[in-house]
Amino acid sequence: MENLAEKKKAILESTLALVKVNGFHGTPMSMVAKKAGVAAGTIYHYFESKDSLIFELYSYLKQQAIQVVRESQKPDATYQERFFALWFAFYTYYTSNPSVLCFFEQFVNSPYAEKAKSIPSELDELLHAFFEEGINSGQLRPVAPQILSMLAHGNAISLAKVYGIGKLNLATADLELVVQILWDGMSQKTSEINS
Amino acid sequence: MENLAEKKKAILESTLALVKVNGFHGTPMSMVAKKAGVAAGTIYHYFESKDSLIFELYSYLKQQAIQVVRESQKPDATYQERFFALWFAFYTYYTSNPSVLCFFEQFVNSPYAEKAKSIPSELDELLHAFFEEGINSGQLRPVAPQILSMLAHGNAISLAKVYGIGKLNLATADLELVVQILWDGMSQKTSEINS
Amino acid sequence: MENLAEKKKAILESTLALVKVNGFHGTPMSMVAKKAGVAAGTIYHYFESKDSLIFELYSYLKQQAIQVVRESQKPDATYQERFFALWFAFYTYYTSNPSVLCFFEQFVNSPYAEKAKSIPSELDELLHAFFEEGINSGQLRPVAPQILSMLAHGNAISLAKVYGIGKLNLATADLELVVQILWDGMSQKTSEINS
Amino acid sequence: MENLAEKKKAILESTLALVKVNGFHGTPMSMVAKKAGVAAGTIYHYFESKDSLIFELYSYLKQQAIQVVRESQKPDATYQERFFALWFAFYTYYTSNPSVLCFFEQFVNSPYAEKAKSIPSELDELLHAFFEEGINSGQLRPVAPQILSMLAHGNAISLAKVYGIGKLNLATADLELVVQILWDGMSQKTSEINS
DNA sequence: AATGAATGAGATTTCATTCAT
DNA sequence: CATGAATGAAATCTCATTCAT
Repeated sequence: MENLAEKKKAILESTLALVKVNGFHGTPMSMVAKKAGVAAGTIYHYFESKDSLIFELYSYLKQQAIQVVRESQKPDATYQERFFALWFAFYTYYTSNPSVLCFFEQFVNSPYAEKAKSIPSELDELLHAFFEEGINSGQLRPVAPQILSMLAHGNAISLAKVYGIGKLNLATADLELVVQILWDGMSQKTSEINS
Repeated sequence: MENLAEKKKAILESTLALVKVNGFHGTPMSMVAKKAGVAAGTIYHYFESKDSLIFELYSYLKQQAIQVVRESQKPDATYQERFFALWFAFYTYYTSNPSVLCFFEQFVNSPYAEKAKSIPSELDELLHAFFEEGINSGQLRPVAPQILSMLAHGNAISLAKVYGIGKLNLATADLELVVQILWDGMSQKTSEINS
Repeated sequence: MENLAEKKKAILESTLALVKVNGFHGTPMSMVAKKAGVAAGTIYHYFESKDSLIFELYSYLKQQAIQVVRESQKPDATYQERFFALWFAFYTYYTSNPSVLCFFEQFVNSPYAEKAKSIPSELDELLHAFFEEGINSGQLRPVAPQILSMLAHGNAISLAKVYGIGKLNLATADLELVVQILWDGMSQKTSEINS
Repeated sequence: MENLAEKKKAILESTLALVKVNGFHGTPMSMVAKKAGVAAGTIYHYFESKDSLIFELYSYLKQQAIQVVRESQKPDATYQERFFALWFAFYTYYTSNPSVLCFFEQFVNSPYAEKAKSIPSELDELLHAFFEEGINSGQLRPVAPQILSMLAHGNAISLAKVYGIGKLNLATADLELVVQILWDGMSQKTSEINS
């Protein structure tokens, strides 16, 4: 059970790839089946319904994202370093996996999200804790952690989208500048200087 | 174009409302017809197809958004004041019209967006010009205007979503703090202080 | 609304004919559509689902049966004459419409019947009243009307089935004998003689 | 044939139970397998197909019914006593095994019955012989044995169904009255009295 | 212009059956 | 013998679109 069954994984990955190109309703189960190399009926051994497949894919990807975020955190780094690492973890994850970003954005803005809201999100809790720590240790302005979390995460997503559009070349220097902007804006130090 | 035919407008507004609740693929034309109080066939007098209806709704809403942004700009205000006004115009528009936000987000992350990309976006141009002005006048850091635009707009959207989730009470003070953070981060002044 | 819409009626009649030959699950909607001369989707304008089609067919046929029974009753006939007329009405209806008999028998023994039980049956009430009258007027033995009703109706059905099997030629004389047997068994007179 | 293999029996009994609740087409093989505690594939070691399973179940139950009827017949009893015993054997069998009654009724009214008609029915022959004996010995009216058989059997089934509906309490006295009605109707004696 | 019944292609889902283990 | 994952044909049902009125 450690590794998802080969076929289940193939189905999830196929769905992810196809939803990016065709959207939810442009991706019939038959198409998923074909791309995954299984029979249409096989999908229903692993997932109760199309909705259930979408939900499980969402959970599956969120776990991946959490993993990525966790791995970015070096315990002996400073808080600011960890903030930068967190931001780049998100950014890199989304730019390397544009279909994941696309899927997430479709999902959270769809009626699916409403139904998934009841499930407590491990990722949200993780981010919440991270920003609370920054506030409590006096390194971040005293703003509600949900807001800071949304700002930082939303910011990484915005940049990843700019990258995805492809019109613009984003050099590492550009990115660092943006994160710096974000950090400067959120950090207590800037706040004090300006006041 | 000033006054859309009554029925056409009813169809657009009905679509908007229904897409928020049901998503694109959960909103059949028959449902739109019923909500708009017209026959199914009537929709096809005003729109070529469902896709065309979606596209026109997108244009229609973008015009609204542009209008809102334009009206927020007082010519005799300082650049920073106009920046704040711009941000609040977006924020207020999205929080007052959650279905618009929801529709936009669904749209831009769907395969529709790909097809709409060719159409030059007046809104994007407007924002681009606004941020270019800030850079040229030395009030904003020299970052690509697309990036600044994405950051500011994305930021307003993020906050509007936090508001939409409803778990959090966002006082005007909170919002001003956030825009301040954003401004501090983007403005040349902060940049100089930190260097 | 007096006459069922042409197409609706065609769908009902086609279903009836096909269920006799193929059974419930041997009669796909596509087959009904073909026989009724309509598109598959059209059925769903008139009926919510296949189950709903079956239920409506059941109601429709029960109304027919009630009509037949009602028409058999001449007000100026004696009770015994009316009993005979009732029995022959059922018998004739079922032998002339073997698919109705077949449908009823499949329906009442299927899980559908369970769901239809809540709906009060006009036919049952009519029969109940008829047999109660016979008991109250002293012409029938004092047995629960439901039982008498079931005996008489079940008896007509049994005979109609014998007819349907076709191995046996049932002359009118045979039938009259059987009804006579039934009447003799149920009537108070015989009861008294034997006691 | 005496002891069916454990598993084969489990499959048959599971099918019987499930068909009562779900009907033929509401009972997939997977459900039978689950209830019987075997794998889906295992069923196909014992039965060629689903149809074959249904047919064998029918035969299996008919053998049971014959057994029950046979055991009810005491050689030293009078004909009338044996008639009563026969009727009660059916009635008791069906009321104690409502799923059997339900299965039989579904089966004989389905397209399965058509295919099973070719197989000579031992039960029919047994009943035929019984009623022929009654006629030949002058105790029953001279009606075709098939008719008498259908009447008596149909009558027991009707009563068992009344019992099954459960709205009515059927005391033994009620039942005896009904059989008496039936006997009075069919017996030569009544016939003579009325003539 | 407006209607809404009708269409039929296509989507989701089921399930009898097979076969490698 | 037994398993149960896998199959894929076929069933139910949806819905964008048309067209006679």
